[in-house]
Amino acid sequence: MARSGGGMEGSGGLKKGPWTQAEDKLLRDHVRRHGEGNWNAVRRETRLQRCGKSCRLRWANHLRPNLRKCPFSPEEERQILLLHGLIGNKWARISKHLSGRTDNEIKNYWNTRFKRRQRAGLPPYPPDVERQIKLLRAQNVNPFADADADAAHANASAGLPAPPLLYDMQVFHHLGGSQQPSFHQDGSAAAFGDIVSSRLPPLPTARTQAELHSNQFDTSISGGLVDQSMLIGDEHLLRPNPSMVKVSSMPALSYREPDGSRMLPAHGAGSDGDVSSLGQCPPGQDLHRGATWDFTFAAVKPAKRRTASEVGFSDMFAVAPPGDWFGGGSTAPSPGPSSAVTDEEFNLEMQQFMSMLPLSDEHGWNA
DNA sequence: AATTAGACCAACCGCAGGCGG
DNA sequence: GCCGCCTGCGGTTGGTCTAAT
Repeated sequence: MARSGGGMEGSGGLKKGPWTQAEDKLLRDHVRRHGEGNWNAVRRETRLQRCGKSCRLRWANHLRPNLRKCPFSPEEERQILLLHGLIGNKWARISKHLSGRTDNEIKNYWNTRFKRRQRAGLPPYPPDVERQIKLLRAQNVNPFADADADAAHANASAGLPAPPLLYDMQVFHHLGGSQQPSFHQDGSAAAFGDIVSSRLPPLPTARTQAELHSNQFDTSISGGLVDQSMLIGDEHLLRPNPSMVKVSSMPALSYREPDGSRMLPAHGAGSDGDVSSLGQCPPGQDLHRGATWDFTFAAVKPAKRRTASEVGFSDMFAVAPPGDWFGGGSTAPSPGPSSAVTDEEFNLEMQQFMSMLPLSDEHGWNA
């Protein structure tokens, strides 16, 4: 797949064209020994006759671990369309929100798709995606804006301290003791995962949490931030001040009846249709009204500290490796910018947070 | 079977920004 | 402030694959 034929030499004796297995091995070994970065050192320290740029690209697009080479799923395709509609040709930023996908891959996908639709005289986005994009724009919701600043502002107005929220939050299916994420199967799923994750409210304090059942999450403490952002995309549910979180992209939810008596599962998704179609909602009754959604947060240790705006889709849908996450959320003290997070530090902060939560074992939280 | 067009994909190029000297 | 180096990003190119003719 080279542009200029295999083995072509560029200036300075540097090789161009497709990479061989031997070259890949040299690069892999080098990264294993020295880590990523300092790509120009690769040529100095190995027999690899490739420029640093080429090494970086090869590593990023083909050799680095956790790359997914399978075709895009419908969910991923939809995410790409939506994100492109919101931020344009920012392939690197889009790719950060699709776990295991490279910017090049996404760019290729878009270009191919765009050309095809253009030839067919079709608009770049399907009508439903177009609607979602317009809705987001109309709401002035930019999932890539610096959510830290937004959250700080929202909290200041609500008389709350600025949220640290520097850990990625995942929502896990917690029914039946399962702590694996379960995802929507329909194409509309996950479209707003970024907004959810990057605009999560400040996590509950011990006081506010103590007033709630189990692991419920009182959205009133968000100063309205969650209300707006989380309800986006579910037009019929937009309310000025909902009493519970209704998250269109939740993998799976359960909810508690208004009187707090029963937990009911919302199998597979957090939408009205998903729940009522299972016959768990009495006909004609809005089961959400007055109810409180229960859901599970897991904080996944990031490679480095990130601002909320850097947390995205992929974080919502990546499956945390065993032992690398905790149920609950993080109210970790605000760290310095972009410092590394050690396992010890992360675990300690998670344990501190967990100890604040009067969580029941109803869903195997403390198992 | 040969040809062609479109799709897909890997890799290169130029540019911009960050950073240290 | 300037310069050089490094890195990352987005645009583009061109080879390969595949289905249609």
